[in-house]
Amino acid sequence: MTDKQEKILQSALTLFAEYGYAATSTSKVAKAAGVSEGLIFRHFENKEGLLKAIMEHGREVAYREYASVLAKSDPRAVVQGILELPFRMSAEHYHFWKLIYALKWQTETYDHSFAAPLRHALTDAFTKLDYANPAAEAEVVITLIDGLAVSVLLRRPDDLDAVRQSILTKYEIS
Amino acid sequence: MTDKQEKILQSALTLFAEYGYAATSTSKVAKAAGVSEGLIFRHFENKEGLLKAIMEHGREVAYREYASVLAKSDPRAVVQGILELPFRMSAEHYHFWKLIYALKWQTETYDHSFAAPLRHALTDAFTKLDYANPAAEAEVVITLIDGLAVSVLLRRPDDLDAVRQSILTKYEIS
DNA sequence: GTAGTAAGTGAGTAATTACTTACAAATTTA
DNA sequence: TAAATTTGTAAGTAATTACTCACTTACTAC
Repeated sequence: MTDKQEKILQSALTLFAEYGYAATSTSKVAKAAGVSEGLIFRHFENKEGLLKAIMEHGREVAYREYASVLAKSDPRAVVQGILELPFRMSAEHYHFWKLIYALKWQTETYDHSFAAPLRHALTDAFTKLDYANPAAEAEVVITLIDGLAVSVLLRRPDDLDAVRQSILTKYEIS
Repeated sequence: MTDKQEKILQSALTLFAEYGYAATSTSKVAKAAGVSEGLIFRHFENKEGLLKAIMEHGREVAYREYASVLAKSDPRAVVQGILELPFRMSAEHYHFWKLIYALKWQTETYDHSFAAPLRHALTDAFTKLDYANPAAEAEVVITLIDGLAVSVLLRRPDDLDAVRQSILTKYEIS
């Protein structure tokens, strides 16, 4: 991984997340990265390859973030940990998650794989907690996560902590 | 409103929702509508004007859908009505809502105005229901709605009714 | 130190983009 | 019915698109 290769990935991620994949030309990416346009195609074959590389790297980062949460033995801690993921989102991953959520609406390709491990862990946790319908409850939490991501990534409501509290109360956590 | 004018709007809505605004060219819209490309610019001035026309018409439809729900006097009925909006989404409005949610991530222009009346009615309802933090609780419901919209518009989980039940229970409705 | 490979450039390409313009047909108004 | 306006088209436009190609530069191995 060259310096310029990383610069291309970083610039592309920012531009794709900010303006959308389709609305961002390879020429703009090259300009932002301070690189000749041809280099993008040398390293990533085509525009879609560039996107793929971004997503692959992003998945590794995401799964690493999941790991500590999913490892907990207390099922309540798992649910809490997952519900709090959107609130804990670091600034450095902001663009990546924005891109993920924006791309959902254009391609189904990269969506499922990110939620799958969470859905599985949640079903497991709610089973242990004797919920009547663990699968449905897991789906509700995933739904909440999706809603929270929209909220945090684009709206940033003023009293985010009150929202968090209100949600955790519903699951009898804290 | 000419026949061809309506055909353009309908084709543009479908294509914008399916492939994204930026990825849909005016030439594709014209072809899908069975119309010369120039006619789009005659009627809507430019591509953005076409989008504006779609959104204006969509807002009227949305507000009409809100009306019956927001008019209820029982605050519990208001909360339930709003929470069930995503489940009641008609097939004919599917493309419109998909476009709204997809555009959120590219422009902030058309987002707020659609949620505002709901947020206001919810804060009102939760105040009447003596919730500790009505504004935060309203925010939670909006968050849920956003998540549900993502779910219904792109994932269609198999047991949607169990999800609905599970959510309504948390608000002591049904 | 020279051969081979990888990294990087800049000037191309044909196709597509949003949009214009000159003109014809249909419709409305007088 | 004649004039005026609106609706519609076809063939343009310059700019931008993703991508290629011929080439140079930098690094690695023997």
